[in-house]
Amino acid sequence: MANGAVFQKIYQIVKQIPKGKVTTYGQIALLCGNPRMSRVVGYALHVNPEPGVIPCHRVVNRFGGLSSAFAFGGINEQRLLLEAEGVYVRPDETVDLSVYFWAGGETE
DNA sequence: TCACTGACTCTCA
DNA sequence: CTGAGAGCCAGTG
Repeated sequence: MANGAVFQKIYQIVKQIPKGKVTTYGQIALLCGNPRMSRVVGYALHVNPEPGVIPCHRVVNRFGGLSSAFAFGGINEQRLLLEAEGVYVRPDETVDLSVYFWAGGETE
């Protein structure tokens, strides 16, 4: 039952996202080794075993749009957290990936 | 063990 | 150009 080898990897990557930066599910999936794992990435954050430790609010879809089902308290909290870190979030709950996109590896 | 679900992504009409 | 559908992987029931 799900040792969560991939999940653990996803969690580790998400925790490596520097403050004021965001990344996409597809990017995380790519870092895990499979670009098609994007769905699994979302599911991994969905279970979110350690909220507060795993900055799910820094994870968005490929368009930069925030997720609908958030584990911290709601899309509203996610937007506030991003703005608090210096990330400008549009009224549509979308961030500028051209500025805040994190490719991974380059932690602060 | 098998089948279904899912916070995504891509391609075709 | 816009909309809808199928595909993919891993985890849970």
